[in-house]
Amino acid sequence: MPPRQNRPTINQVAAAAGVTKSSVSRAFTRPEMLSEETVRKIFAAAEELGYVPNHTARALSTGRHGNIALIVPDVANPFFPPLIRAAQAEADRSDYCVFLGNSDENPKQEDKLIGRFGGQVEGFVLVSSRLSDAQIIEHAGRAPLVLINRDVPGIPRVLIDSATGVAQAVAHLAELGHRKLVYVGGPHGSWSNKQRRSAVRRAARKLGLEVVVISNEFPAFEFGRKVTPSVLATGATAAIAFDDLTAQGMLAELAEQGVAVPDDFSVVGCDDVLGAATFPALTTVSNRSVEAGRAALNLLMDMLQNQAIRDVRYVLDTSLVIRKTTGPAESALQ
Amino acid sequence: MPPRQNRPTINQVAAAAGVTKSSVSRAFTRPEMLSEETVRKIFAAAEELGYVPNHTARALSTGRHGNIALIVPDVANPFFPPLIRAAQAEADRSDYCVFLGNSDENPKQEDKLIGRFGGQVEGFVLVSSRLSDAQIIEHAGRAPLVLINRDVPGIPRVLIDSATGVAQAVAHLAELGHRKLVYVGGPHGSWSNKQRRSAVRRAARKLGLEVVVISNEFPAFEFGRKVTPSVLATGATAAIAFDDLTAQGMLAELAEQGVAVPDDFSVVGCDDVLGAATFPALTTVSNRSVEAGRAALNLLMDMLQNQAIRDVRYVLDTSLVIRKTTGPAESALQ
DNA sequence: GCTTGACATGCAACCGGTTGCATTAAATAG
DNA sequence: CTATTTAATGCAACCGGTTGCATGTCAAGC
Repeated sequence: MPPRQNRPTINQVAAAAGVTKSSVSRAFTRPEMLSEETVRKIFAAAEELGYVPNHTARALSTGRHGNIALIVPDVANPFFPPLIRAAQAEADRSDYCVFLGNSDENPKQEDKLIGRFGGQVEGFVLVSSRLSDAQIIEHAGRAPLVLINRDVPGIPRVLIDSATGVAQAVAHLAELGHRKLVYVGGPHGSWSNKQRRSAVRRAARKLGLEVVVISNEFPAFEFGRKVTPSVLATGATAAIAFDDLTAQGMLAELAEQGVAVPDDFSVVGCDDVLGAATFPALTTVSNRSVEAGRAALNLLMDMLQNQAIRDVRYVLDTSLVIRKTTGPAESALQ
Repeated sequence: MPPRQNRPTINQVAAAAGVTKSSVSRAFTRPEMLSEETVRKIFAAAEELGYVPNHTARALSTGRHGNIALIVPDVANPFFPPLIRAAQAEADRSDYCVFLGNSDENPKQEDKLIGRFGGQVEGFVLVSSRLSDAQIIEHAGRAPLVLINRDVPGIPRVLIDSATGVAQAVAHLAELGHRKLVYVGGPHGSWSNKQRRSAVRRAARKLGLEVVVISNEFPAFEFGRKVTPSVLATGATAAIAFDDLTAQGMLAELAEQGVAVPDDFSVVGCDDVLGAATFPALTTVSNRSVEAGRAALNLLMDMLQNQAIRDVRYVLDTSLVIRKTTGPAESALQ
């Protein structure tokens, strides 16, 4: 095993190049201050020794770490990975490293993570944060912070407006003749959930449909299955789920129970994370998480450059993607 | 906006508590060295001022950053998120922060990321690394490093042995009467791909089946669609895909072309990332990525404790999950 | 030929902690 | 009651860079 952990320091390079460490430091940060020859000499010595500036030491004296933190409720929820990837790529373009945190839908955990990261990051992106407004405002006061899918006035935020798509979904179901539908909700603290729920209610009221709301905490396939009997028990003929995973779980349970989709019952998902991979292919609301990740990172980078914090509210709207899980109400269960 | 960035330092706490900074430092790191009363005094002062130790400064003097880096080829590939989540949770238990890197299946990018992270992490986990053995060995010499799904002797590694499951898949197809099958490959540098390919070949030889191998670089739904015509052109009656995503793409394209699965053609995936969500539900090889993530992190934590590096080769084996995309060859296309 | 700048480099303090050793006070031993 | 431990705390160097200011050099300006 080769020797480990003894990277050369600025002092060794300085000695090798016959200059002081100030010059070495400048050669790497502001070479225009030095004569070309000195810079050349220093680079040669650095190369020779395999010198790489120590990130930590630099961060300590400059206060700039070149790191940001991205916190999501659940990495394994397919909504997030594309967003994470987009954010990551964007950070990379500015030579930033990304800490990833998984809050497990838990405000305590989220707070703990922010504390752990704080002090080694220049800024935060909180996705679908489960923290209270007050907590978010407090953290935003300590470090640049951008929200995704959380609407706190004064804090820069990127919102995927699923309300537009959800309203279209309700209209679509109304057109198909459905009169009563269930909204199968998501996590309590979720802004997206509130937004979707109220969009369903609003659209339904306008169109004269009846709505029943059923809640749950951890959006996932399994929950979709468990909740299905209560959904059917309402006597509704269609359901709009908080997300595709929940919808998928419902689809599986409906199939199990011999309820045909869309003939007997219509299902609409949200976020289009499964594409056309379910059977029947899921009617759902489109998702713009990649753009959201990118936009949030740009916003954050912007804040890090000119530390003026503008009250940005960047909204991405969505639309209904009609596939095969919605059909006429005539034939549906009554 | 509240004042930003002026966190109290150890000196201010020291002044407030009427002690020196050494004592404050010790109160947080080795309180047993101090009298109970002093510790109490210091904690009170720290609490009062809202003091939090500066991670960066601490890392600089101790060399321990409390960070690790996890690098994957593609965050958005559904194989990885559960693994990431498991690794994350495990890191969390030891109060470690996780940098996430996305190499885009690109060795250059992977190398760049390792460089960027190096110096602020104590160790690396490389998942399905696309680097050369030599590069991996070099990096492993500089910092503790654990591999997942990459088999380099001398480097601690966790391997998901899909060979067992793949062999079962071939046997299953043989039993169904198939005589010729296609292996639809994955990325060139991928250990898993090599392993699966040779497992297919070996099992096929043993059972007297004919195998055609078709390759691709970026495993994904789209590729699965694109490759399907060439797969059909071989005249084979079944295919085993490098991963579920590729298989899913094939399923979509087969449906499009009116080829019935499993009546006309059988498809087997690998990694079971989609569960039963495809239609028909995909026959695939089980996946143990959660355990792999957990195991890799435990290994790494172990290496960080007692820096002895043992040559660990931890193998998790897999099995075939039979669902609905495989059927008898009799009725298949000829 | 002496002053004035501009430019290149060095000096030393600083970022915010940690830690080996020295110092002091209190406790125990002889 | 003095000698010796032992426990608690302080001192100062160190981790590896960055940066404001001082210094020195050389060329142009008058």
